[in-house]
Amino acid sequence: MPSPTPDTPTDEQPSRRGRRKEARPGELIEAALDLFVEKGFAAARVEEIAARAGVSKGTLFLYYGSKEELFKAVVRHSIIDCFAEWNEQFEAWQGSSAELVRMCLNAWWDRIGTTRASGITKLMFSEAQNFPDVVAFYEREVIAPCHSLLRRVLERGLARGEFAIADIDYAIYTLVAPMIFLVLHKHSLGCGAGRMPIDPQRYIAAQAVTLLRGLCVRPAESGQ
Amino acid sequence: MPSPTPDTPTDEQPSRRGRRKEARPGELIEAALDLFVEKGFAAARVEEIAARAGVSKGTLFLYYGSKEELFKAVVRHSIIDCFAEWNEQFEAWQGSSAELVRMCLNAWWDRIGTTRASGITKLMFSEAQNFPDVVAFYEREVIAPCHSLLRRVLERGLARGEFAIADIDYAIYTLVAPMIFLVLHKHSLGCGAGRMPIDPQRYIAAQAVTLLRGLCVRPAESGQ
Amino acid sequence: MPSPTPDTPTDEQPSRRGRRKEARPGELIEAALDLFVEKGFAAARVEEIAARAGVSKGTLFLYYGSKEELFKAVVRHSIIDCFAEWNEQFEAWQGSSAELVRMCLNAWWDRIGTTRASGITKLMFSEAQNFPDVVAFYEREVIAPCHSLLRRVLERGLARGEFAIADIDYAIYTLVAPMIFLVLHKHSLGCGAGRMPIDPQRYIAAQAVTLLRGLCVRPAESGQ
Amino acid sequence: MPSPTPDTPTDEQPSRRGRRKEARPGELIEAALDLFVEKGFAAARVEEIAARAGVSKGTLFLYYGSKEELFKAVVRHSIIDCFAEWNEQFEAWQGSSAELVRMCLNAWWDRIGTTRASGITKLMFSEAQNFPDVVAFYEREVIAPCHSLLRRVLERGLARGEFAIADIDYAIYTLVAPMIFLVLHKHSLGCGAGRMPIDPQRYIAAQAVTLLRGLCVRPAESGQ
DNA sequence: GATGAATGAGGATTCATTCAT
DNA sequence: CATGAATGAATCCTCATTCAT
Repeated sequence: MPSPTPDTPTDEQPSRRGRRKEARPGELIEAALDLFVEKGFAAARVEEIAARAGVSKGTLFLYYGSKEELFKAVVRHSIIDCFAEWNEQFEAWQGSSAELVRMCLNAWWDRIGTTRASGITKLMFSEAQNFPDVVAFYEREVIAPCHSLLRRVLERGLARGEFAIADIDYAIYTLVAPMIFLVLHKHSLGCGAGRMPIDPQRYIAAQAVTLLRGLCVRPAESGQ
Repeated sequence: MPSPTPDTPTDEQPSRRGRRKEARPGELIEAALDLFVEKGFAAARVEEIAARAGVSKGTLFLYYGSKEELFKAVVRHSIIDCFAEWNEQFEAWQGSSAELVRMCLNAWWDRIGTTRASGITKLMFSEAQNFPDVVAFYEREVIAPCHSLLRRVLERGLARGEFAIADIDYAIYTLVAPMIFLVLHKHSLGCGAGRMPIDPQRYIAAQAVTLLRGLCVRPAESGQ
Repeated sequence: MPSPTPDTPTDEQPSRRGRRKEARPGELIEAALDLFVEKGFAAARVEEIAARAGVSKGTLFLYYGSKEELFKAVVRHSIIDCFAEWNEQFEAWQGSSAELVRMCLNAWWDRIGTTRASGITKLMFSEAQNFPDVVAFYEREVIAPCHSLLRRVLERGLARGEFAIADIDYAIYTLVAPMIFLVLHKHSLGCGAGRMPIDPQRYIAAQAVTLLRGLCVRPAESGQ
Repeated sequence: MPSPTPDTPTDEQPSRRGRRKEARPGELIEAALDLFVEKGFAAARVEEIAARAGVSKGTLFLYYGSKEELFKAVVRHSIIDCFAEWNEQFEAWQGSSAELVRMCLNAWWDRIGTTRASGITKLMFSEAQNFPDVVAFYEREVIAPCHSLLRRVLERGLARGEFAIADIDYAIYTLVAPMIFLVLHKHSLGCGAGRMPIDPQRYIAAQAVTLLRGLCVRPAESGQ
């Protein structure tokens, strides 16, 4: 790079003390996600979000024009796009479909449930009515790919004679509901002032046992 | 004018004749529940609640000292105490435990899911962090009795050799999670601007099939 | 009136202490007019307007949804509609057209210049660029009728052989400009921290002398 | 690249070549004058002023310590000091006083009315109450010299038997008012969203005709 | 009791000003 | 010098709550 200018304006060094334009959006998103999930959109105060991100009120509005715009950015940028990876894992999967299902449930928890991004799920359920267009985005980017993947998992089990499923459309919810419940619980009844925690591993194990016994054809039961 | 109410100014619905003050608290609770569920506690405005209940803003505060007190009253009075009845039904149950489980799921939907009271579930998940003491009340009055009943249902199946359950504490969630998901969905993604509805009957049927196949010991499978 | 109710809700007694819904809008308009004229739209603070009207900040927004809406109401309700009356006076006028012009200038000052409403003129000149639609309203309701009347005054003088006017369209400004200047001066350089006052009577007299000598045909000059 | 300026990043107008810091203050003054006139002091944003001057917000404060200081500098540097020149022209004037008046009106328009400096007049009328000390400066530097000159013009006409004037102090406003009105109109009702324009030449001609007929003694009328 | 006008603390948003780079 | 990210005081506006009628 022969450029003599010592300060390249396009790629900022993230280590600079105080002024970190590059890092701010992400920090704000994280702080906002935390507080929106914790208190809900309306009850979360922008000043508190800014404070948690380590900046002042005004700085927040430098990056996001309004609280609502921030909210939308939170949803847009906090959703974890792991479906490409999951699809690959699905394609490459050699084992039984029961193991595939078990892998999916565990991966769901490990890659979403344990991360900050899991709060988005609660946000969607809590604020759906107040942000219909955000829900539409979420449906397109998260729900649809997720259902699509799960459908293929179930179809694989069917095709290989492993699963016995009557209503495949709604059988998808058989996998979805337990995980959504777990994530929602984690962000509501399961936290706060020392409330009713659920042990995720034990929960998933219990669900998987029943679920797979329920899905698999009889000979397969010995396989568990 | 035989109407005994002296204040029926101009724009009163004639169908709600002679509405008197004894009915007010209940009407306010209903209106508040609707709006809290729809928009969340913070975003719901007391003026709108009062208007939906057909009274003025001032009147609301005559019955409930504050918005928060109203919220607590909503939770307190909108929870349906059907556990006494369910316990009786459980005691008197003569059929199989699988049928008992199926009855429970259907009753859950019929007596809670389809009623306005189902909103309380969403409220608990959405507002748990903002109202820890309300959650404590809800835990005591609803969650605990519910889990207790479901535990007895599962234990009955175990005792009678109908069910095969390893972890009974977490097996309860096997019944809870699908129903909570259904109810939460109904009040969030499932409603509003034409969003992803779930057919409850079909949903419950699909869940029940898998669930009971999963819970029951092998010979019981022919019972489905 | 056989009505037994002591408080007729439609027509409020203006004497009631504290709650005077009927009087509020007018009081707010007056206070707002004063402050908008004094400081301009942007520099006037709604809290100060409310305080000057003797109410709190919140009350202002009970009557006018926003500062801008208040501004528009100020213009709409503070313009003095004296053109009907002036037109009548014009129709009934028996004297010379020179006297008619002199009467118009004096009436302008007496009925507009000395009143609070004269501030609207300053507002229009100061804020025209920020409120184009308000200007359009003002043009329609004030400027057009005013010009129309003055044109008829000048045409009367022409028709009666009293005035000698080449360009009647712009001769109107001959009457308009001095009065607008006087009013604008009164609300800006003429007031405040003891600034350059102009004696209205003397100003109008001096303008009228020159103006009428300038407008009248030569023989008329002796008439002054 | 022979350009000596090291900072000509990307979006610089190539026509304004080699803009250097000496030019900055003037460019800022021009930009500020435009925006103050257009929107008023309070509604004009320093960022927009800086942008219009082609510099950053921070740079503006390098030259002017505050928005108010900038405003004062705008007034101080944008007033056109043409009175020395006008006084010379007055001293050297050989023609009739009527022609002298006509020359004054036209010069006013040509040298002030058509220039950016005319906005100062609007600023003074709009912001007088908010900046009393600026008004005092303006009075001393502009209004007083202007009135002084006009007084001498009128006195010349009187002394030469050309004018007939009763109240010379207020006769000055006979010349001032039409020009101030024209300038104020140009910057408010006369511009913006296609509003009521006035043709300056025609306006001045019409005013001059009437004015001079009004000021001149009878024999002078043939001189027009 | 019921009303709804009035209140004012609270929260979102703006923007002049600062200052590290 | 110039920049523009950051600040926070100031301001508009909301809405739960009060209270005179």
